[in-house]
Amino acid sequence: MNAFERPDMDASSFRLRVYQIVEAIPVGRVTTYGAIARALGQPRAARIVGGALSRVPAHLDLPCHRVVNRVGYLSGGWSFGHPDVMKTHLLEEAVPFRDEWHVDLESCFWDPSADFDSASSDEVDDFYHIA
DNA sequence: AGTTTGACAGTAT
DNA sequence: GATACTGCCAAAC
Repeated sequence: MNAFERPDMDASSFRLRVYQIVEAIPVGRVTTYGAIARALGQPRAARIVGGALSRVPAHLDLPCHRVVNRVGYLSGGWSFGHPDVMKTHLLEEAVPFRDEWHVDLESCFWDPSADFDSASSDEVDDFYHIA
């Protein structure tokens, strides 16, 4: 299911491109608002990414819990009612945490631009030893 | 059509 | 590190 195929949405909107990337985030990995913005060629639009994720159409069923801010904090958790909900999802995917509310970006960060450019997904998966 | 608003990020302290 | 302050820009009002 690709967000661009939704007939009920405006394919020219920035939001839609954000959704396309979010759906591509591998299980057990996370990315940041800024990384997504850079992958879209707009390094300054990190806030827009957050704005887009705050109103994701429910039917798209995106893994939006895999998006954290640049220090690994679960800033989006409050939209789930409480960050603890988001944390639970991540723990189920074996995403490593540094402390109560920060994921360990060093080991599970996923760069959208790297995947969308040249790097073959096989090489990336091998590098991170994805099962 | 002008203003306000963020699930952010960079810099400075 | 942790705050505080400032730029950012599409969207919602």
